[in-house]
Amino acid sequence: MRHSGTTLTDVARAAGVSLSTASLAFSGAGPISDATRDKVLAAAAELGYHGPNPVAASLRRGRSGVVGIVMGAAVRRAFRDPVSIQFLDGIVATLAAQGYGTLLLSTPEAQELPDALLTHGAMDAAVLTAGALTSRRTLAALRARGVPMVQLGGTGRHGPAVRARDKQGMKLLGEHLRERGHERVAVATLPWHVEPRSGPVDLASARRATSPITARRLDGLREAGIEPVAAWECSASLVEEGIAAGKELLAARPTALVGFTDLIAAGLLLAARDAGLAVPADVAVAGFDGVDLPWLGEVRLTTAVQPTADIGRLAAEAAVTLAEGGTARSVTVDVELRLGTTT
Amino acid sequence: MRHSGTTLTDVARAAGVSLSTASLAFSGAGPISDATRDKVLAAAAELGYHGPNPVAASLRRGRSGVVGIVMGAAVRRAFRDPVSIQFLDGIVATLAAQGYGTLLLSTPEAQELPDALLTHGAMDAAVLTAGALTSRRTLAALRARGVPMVQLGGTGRHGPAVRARDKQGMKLLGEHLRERGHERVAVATLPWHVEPRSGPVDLASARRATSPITARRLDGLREAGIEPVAAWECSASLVEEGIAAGKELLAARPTALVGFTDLIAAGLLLAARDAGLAVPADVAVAGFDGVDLPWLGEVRLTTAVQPTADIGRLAAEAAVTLAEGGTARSVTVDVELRLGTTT
DNA sequence: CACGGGCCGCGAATCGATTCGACGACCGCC
DNA sequence: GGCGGTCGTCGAATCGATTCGCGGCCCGTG
Repeated sequence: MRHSGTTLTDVARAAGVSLSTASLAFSGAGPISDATRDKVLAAAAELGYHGPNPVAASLRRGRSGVVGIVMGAAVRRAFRDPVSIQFLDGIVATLAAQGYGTLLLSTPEAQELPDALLTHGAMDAAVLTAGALTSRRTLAALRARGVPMVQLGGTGRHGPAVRARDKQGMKLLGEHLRERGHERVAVATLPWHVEPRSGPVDLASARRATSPITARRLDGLREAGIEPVAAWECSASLVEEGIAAGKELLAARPTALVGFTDLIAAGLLLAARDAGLAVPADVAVAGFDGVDLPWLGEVRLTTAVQPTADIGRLAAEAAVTLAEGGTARSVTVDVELRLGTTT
Repeated sequence: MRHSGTTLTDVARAAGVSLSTASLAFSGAGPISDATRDKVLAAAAELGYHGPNPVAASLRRGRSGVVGIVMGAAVRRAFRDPVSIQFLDGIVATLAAQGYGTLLLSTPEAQELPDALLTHGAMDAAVLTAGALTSRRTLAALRARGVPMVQLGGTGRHGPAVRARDKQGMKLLGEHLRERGHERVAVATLPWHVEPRSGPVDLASARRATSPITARRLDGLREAGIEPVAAWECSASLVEEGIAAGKELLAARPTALVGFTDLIAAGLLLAARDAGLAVPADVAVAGFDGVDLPWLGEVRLTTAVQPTADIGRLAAEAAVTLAEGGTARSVTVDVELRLGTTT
């Protein structure tokens, strides 16, 4: 963006027209004769001018054609989790198709650093990702700027939310397990609170999880009439965490293992195999998300499938609507049970 | 970005100072007394003003604090491949740490649509990703705008390139296999040409691959003195492709299978297991990239490890340097052999 | 031939800041 | 007490476009 040299003024001069006419030739917003347009475009080509400076246009228009994705401090985590990647994927693809750019923003670690958002947050709308326990400062800044926000999997407090029916999904899964006659179910959950940790959870005495996803998924199981015989908190959605959880949970002699994500469930499955148990004969395994796990080979995990691509798309569409001055409502999408070979 | 209402002018008026002084209070670039600054900041807080409008600042400064990542038409692909995700991860994290935002750009499918780049490409530098056979128009636009470019894994034709020593990596891998006494090596490659396909490759008659990565990796194997007994082209870096390739390649009775990526190699491994072959006793398997494959369980894949995080970081650093007017040189990073349990 | 209406091109204001030279006040020193 | 030097503040120009109202010209019509 350093001074590219030729500006629209130069082009106008070269074409022998006024600045305003030259602008019209590019934007097409207004009456202009073909002859004049061609003249301007020819002059532009001559000078190597490739269209109006986006920054200047944004300033004047008051819109930048960019939607920000606010990832909080969790950039790295977001890129390691297949589900958030699928969200991102859906968002970026949809935005691109609508002619919008995507600005990835993370709140810097150091609190007092100039927030990137404040420095170059030229966006027409923002998508707040779930993992990001977005800082109050960030939210305040966005709000003050008048940037409309869409929340991914959140509460909808800061704007319309797009989320999956987590509870319903887990309920379906739980009912399925009960139908199969499983009474002793052990769960490997996602983190319960802001500070993630790995370790056992005593369900009888535990306070309700403050992390909404964990709370909702557990609620779903319970609504299906399942009270887990053992629970293990995984600090993240990782196969390794699932393996570790599985090793511990199997001590409770469960007939079914439920992972709060497919990666965790895959870990549970590997742990069960390692322990010499046959799946599903000796122990059933189920997950949540519906991510692709081609490496399980012939085995297909029973899981509650979130339509991740749709969620991303819906979030992007809502963001675009808001960016263009419209209004959008929260959407909750259904989660579907996909029966595999593990239950 | 729709008119947020309060501007720096309002703040200045409320604080009883001039516009220029108010600007100084925020930018800190220039002499200003503490008292005045506090007065301005207080007035700003009062009015709910959260810092200067980034677009206006960008226009004036001539820099936007944003680095674009150009993904060509391959957005979706980029989000499905763990290696490019790791690149992205490294880039985004580094840029964020330096106070830069990251703009994800994809050339739209439809050729004649207004290129997002042209419409809102407010960036100080761009990183061209490898997969993206970036359209000439995009390149021309960037060049004309004077946006400096860094190439990821490219040829360095459009700017400094950051790449891995692919050939050396494959050579190390090949030498390792030869030391182990493997003479019959079969390979599952990445796509050879712009148009990816899945299918057998007749190495004897095949033209050199036009895809640089494929060509360089194959060269590496050959430099190690390995002339594959069979080759299969995979259309993408996917486990499924590797499985399919494995099924076919095993017909040639190889003693070792080399996948051009770890995902492909993982597929080869699964295919070998499926065929009832023990790894590495009956057939050895090796890959390239060094991605995390926790689901292989105890098995660790022998592979040539690219320092993906470093590559991302270096690309981002080069981009920042260029953005700030400096110059950067191409960097080629070493690939390391990591011995696993599969050879 | 005169008048009304389109069509097109032009001027000028504006978006919201940054930045630099100029200027005023205040201090200290001789 | 006067003068030079700082420190801080202010004005004004500028970044590169968009947009809207105005007006000239040409054509058709009465």
